[in-house]
Amino acid sequence: MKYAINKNKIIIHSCDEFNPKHIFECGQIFRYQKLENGDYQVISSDKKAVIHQNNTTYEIICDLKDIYYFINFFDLETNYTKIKNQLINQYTFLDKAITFGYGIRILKQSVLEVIISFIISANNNIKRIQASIEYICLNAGTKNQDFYAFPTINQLSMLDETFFKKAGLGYRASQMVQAIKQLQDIDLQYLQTLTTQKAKDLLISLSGIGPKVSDCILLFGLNKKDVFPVDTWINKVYQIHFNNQITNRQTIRENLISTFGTLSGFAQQYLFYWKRSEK
DNA sequence: GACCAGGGCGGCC
DNA sequence: GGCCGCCATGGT
Repeated sequence: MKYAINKNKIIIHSCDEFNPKHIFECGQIFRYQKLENGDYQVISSDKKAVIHQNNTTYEIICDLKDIYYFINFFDLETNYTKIKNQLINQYTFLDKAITFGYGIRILKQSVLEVIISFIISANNNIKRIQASIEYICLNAGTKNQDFYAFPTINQLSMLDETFFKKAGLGYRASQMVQAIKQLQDIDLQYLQTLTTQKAKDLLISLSGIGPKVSDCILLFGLNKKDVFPVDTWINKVYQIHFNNQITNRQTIRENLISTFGTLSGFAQQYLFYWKRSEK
């Protein structure tokens, strides 16, 4: 996608493949906020950006030193028009979902942040997930100007089950403590080098991470697109548009991946955002 | 007051 | 291996 850099701003002209509402509200990230003036603010790891609309362009505004972090974060080098065309041409029933969420981009987030966030997401709703994550950042993250960074693994390792219960994790609190303990022995850089299946096997061995949460981590944190997180919403989509006889989530996942291949992750996000918007 | 939310886990077969 | 009940919490 075409973009320009002007000091501490990234300027985006093609609004048909960049829409902050779609990008942030499609369920892939939790630390974002719509400000009173209509701008969106997002925090990733220890960095913050504000997205401002200026007539027919969007501006990503951040610290000068973070410009290239956010170019990568927003996946600006990827041509989403091409991806959307491939999806619509092959699977015409995706038309409505892609028209609805035309400006989605899959963010390249911090792996640690995605792991912790999606352990919290299990059998939970987005509002509560956001509140829990904010509590954790506010009480365990480093303050940086006017916001709190996501805690490092060392900061997380200092927290106990009582803390996470106060954060609203409920029965996931003990899982979280255990997962953090396990994570201290895992090189997240090494995780990036693994194949999708090898990385999935490793992730699923962690406490609180199963088939669905591991797919989210692979998609949002490890840039793997040959995965298809099947949650309750994708389950509904599958019953209605594919096959209402099949209910086993593992089977649904395999069928969807064999259908969409390396475009699975993209198809999943358009379908999830579209279906969830109907409520 | 049951049902649901970006499910995972342990027990049972 | 697959199936099933349970699990905190807050909102409809």
